[in-house]
Amino acid sequence: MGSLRRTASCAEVDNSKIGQEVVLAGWVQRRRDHGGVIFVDLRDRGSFLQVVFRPDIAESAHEHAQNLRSEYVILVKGKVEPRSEDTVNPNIRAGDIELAVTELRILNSATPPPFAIEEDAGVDESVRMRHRIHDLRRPPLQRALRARHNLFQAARAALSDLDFIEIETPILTKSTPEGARDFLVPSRSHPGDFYALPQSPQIMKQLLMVAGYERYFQLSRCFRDEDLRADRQPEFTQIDLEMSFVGEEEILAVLEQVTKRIFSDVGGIELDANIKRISFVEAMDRYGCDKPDTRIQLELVELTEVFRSSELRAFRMGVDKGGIVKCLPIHDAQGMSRGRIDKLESMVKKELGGKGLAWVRVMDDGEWQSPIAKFLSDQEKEAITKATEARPGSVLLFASDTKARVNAILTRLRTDLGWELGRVEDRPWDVLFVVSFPLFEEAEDGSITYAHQPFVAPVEEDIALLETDPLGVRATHYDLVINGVEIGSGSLRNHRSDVQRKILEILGYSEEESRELFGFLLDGLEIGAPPHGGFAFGLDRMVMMLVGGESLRDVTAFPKTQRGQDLLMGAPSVVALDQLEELGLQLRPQEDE
RNA sequence: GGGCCGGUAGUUCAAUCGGUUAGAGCACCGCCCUGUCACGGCGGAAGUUGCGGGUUCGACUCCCGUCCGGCCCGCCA
Repeated sequence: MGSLRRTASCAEVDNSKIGQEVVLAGWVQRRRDHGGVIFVDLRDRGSFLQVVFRPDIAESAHEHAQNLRSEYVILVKGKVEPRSEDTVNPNIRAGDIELAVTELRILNSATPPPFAIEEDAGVDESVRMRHRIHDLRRPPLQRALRARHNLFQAARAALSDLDFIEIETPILTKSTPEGARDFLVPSRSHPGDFYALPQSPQIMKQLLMVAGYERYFQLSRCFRDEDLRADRQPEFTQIDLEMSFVGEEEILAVLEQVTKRIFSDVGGIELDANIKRISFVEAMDRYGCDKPDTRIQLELVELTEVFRSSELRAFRMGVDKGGIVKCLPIHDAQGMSRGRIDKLESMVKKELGGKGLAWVRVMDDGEWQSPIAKFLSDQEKEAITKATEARPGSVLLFASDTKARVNAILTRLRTDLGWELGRVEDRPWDVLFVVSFPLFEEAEDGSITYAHQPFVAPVEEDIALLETDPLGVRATHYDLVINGVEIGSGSLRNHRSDVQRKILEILGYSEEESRELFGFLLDGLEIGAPPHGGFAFGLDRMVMMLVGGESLRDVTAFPKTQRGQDLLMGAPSVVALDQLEELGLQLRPQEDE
């Protein structure tokens, strides 16, 4: 580089700089060599500019420019000049000017890139992952990481303004049995013992409340060793917050402000004044899931009672066994072919574990075309018609199974068909709080388990129900749902140790186990714990929504593949035997069968 | 753990029913070119068809296994 230093970025060079001498630095986006004159599109962070090498201006720079190739790193000095009228390119930024180079310094050469560094590289994602650095040079990831930064800043500013303070909590922490599988870190000084990476800073932030910090936040890394999805990475970032001496309303008010600030600062989007609320029960009834996209206009209808004594044995027996029947009515669905319905049925069976998909098509004359019609009494047909508002042109899709599976099947059909058939309200954002979740739910083996996590406080007037009807206890839990994606969740926590102990007892922990596993929290609750509660936003998912990404990999600098590998670094990887020895570890031979 | 889709040159794709030497665009390399901006012209190089096995006179193609990428179910408070 010598003594020459960059004096401007490409973005700063416009026709107000005509006549001035500037020094630019960046990468060769493209070279167009005309023999006598050579054009190079110079790219730097966020912009680019055409620079031109002419032998009549600088013989030696022109000579050197012949050696330039894509992605070479260069420094150029020259004069900003207007382009002649016939060479102006109105399709690009600064297409009316160019830099006439007087001096070229090649700072570094580069091997040819595996794909074009352009808006749309048009290559397979595995190629992009393997060459992540090149991919990171492309505009989509540049924008995403910029948006991510803006989101960090917006969150920090919003919470700081609300008097929250940022406190770090440990990454090396203790394994606790609840929730996801932990990532473990072996301890060298305590052979056989392990740290765990935090799934979230949940207990730590509660202890900070006990310690009197009153308003905490952290942009915290979280780790969960579970199978991945497009919207799930093994490590991710949360905007984690907790506050004392508040109830649900005060927390929701904070969340509303933070959410709006983020949307406004990052996406330039002004959300409605008040975020809509819907109860868990209503969400499940109408949409079949606890994170509905309410822009989709299709809704489910409960029909269990209709089939309680039906001749349709498949349904009646399901109901006898405690299952339910629900229907997804789709009106004006003449365009939905039999073939499409068959495809839906096979999807339901294969992907969702359903037994089948019963359906009815109401013909123009009101007749029911349906594999189940012959089992239905007129009375039942009438009840179904009334409940679903079926009319000629309607297609009714039925699911009969356990409550969970019925809802899973129909919510999937509702989403897929809603988009496919265009039954979606024309507004870009659907933001809502889902509230009044149950505290507990029944596990498959009939035992009682927590619905979200074991520290959620029950609604105050339901505390008495802990003794008599735990499954009926409402929680102070709330989720933020945007466009059908769970963006975050939170609750009030148990600040009374007797309530917390009772809940752990209901969850099946003995007194000893509770003390062993959560003793430091239970102790904390006995040294003057204030009422407190909080929330955690999934930062990655928010960025993904705001930049319109398809997966978290689109908004993460160095993401993992679906099988948890970093293809760039090659992690995870084997380690040296003496490293294992030092940790007191020994690998078990792989069993092959 | 399970279902589905995919894997051919650096890259994006093609290759008829299993049949000649696996082709093409872009990228790359060389030469030419003073106004391009996806520059252009001429020429060239580039392949363990993911890997292993099988069937066959013959396999990119069919079969089995396996690895890798993706989407989903389970799982993930």
